[in-house]
Amino acid sequence: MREHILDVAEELFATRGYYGVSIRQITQAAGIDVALINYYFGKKLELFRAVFDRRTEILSNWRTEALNATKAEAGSPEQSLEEIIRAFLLPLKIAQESGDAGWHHYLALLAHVITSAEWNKQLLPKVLDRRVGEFIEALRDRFPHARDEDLHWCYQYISGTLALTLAQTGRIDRLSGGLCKSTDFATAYEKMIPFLAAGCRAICGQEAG
Amino acid sequence: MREHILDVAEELFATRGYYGVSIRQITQAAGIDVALINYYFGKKLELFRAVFDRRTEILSNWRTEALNATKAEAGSPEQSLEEIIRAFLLPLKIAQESGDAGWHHYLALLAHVITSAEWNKQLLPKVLDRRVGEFIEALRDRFPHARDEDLHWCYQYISGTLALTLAQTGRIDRLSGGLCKSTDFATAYEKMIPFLAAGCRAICGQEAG
DNA sequence: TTGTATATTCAACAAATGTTGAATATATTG
DNA sequence: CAATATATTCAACATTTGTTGAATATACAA
Repeated sequence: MREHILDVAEELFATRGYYGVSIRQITQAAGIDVALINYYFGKKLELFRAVFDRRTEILSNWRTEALNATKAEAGSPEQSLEEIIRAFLLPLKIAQESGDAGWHHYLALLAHVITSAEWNKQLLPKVLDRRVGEFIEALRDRFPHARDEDLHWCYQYISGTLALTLAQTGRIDRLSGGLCKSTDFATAYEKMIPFLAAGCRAICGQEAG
Repeated sequence: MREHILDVAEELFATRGYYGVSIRQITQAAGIDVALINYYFGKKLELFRAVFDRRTEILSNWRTEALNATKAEAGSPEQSLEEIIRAFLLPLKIAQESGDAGWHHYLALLAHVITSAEWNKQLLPKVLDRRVGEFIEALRDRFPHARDEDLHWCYQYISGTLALTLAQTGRIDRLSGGLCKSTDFATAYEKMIPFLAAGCRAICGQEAG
């Protein structure tokens, strides 16, 4: 039942945000009584956190594993810029390969959280922010002479590019006359890697051998 | 009075979204009676549209002007990729040079709209979507052999990068330990141009002479 | 001044909101 | 079976929500 509630709330929060969804809309969509939210999760805000936290920790761990895996395989700490970016864009791969609608909903919610000052501060520091350090360190290995400032701007640009894709707004469908699809994470992923890698190289100076 | 209400509503909507702000919060912050919203704008949704529309048309026109200006100056339809991107990133320049807090609030709201499936569909087609065609055509001039699909993905990546910066979430401040600032549009703008230009070149094939 | 259009206040409405305590049902364990 | 823990329902609460009609004030024109 807990999982069922989380699934339903996840989808609704993803499409309309925290304030745009009422407890009663959630319980109605889930086919349960209003009081059950309080029984399982307490306040509405705690439900929201539960929804967010459920997949955030999993995702964060997978990302770190993906980042470390390439180091191990190569037999040296060296890894290509593309591999580092690939690890960061892992959410796209997860959602695509799992075929789980829940992951798609969660990622749209994640996009909402990343682009909102309010939720950003409340939800990201706990888990996600801590892993960003690993990612930036990996970038640092690739660009030994880059300024810390530039690496962080790169991170923000990468994060923004990813976020808008995760949001699945349907805008690219409209603009391209159906040529591209918001839900086509596979294509978005493949094209994003060379795009972002080239961007990083353009502003981070000489790359390590 | 109309403008005063729009200013106050703009700031609140930008920070908490449409559903996160009540009519009474707006009127209280503006120091006016609740009924005045209805008197000047009608329903809450119409106020929201009014807030969004006020600067959207202005911004959209300026963008088109910026795009055309470089063509005229060069005396030929040719313009560099960087100039095209510069025109698209104009919002950053406007907010920075005007020093107007209102523009900053509006742009945060714009970021919210761009990354939300719901508001995206309701607010963007009317004005902003129509201008995107001009931008993509300009890209097409630069990359005559690129596939339409790739140009649209480029657009989405550029749009996402811009959107997260417009959102001014304060995350880069936190992650960089204060080294970078969300509100520093000037730096974000300067670094974004080479970053995005390199990204486009990486996936759009041979550039026009 | 009077008359009129515009602006603002006041009070209230029905509906929706988050939350909770008590009652009831179901499952689990002895 | 009985006893106990877990799960679910029911009904209600105090607030807050968007919206509106009527009353009042202010500005402006004749």
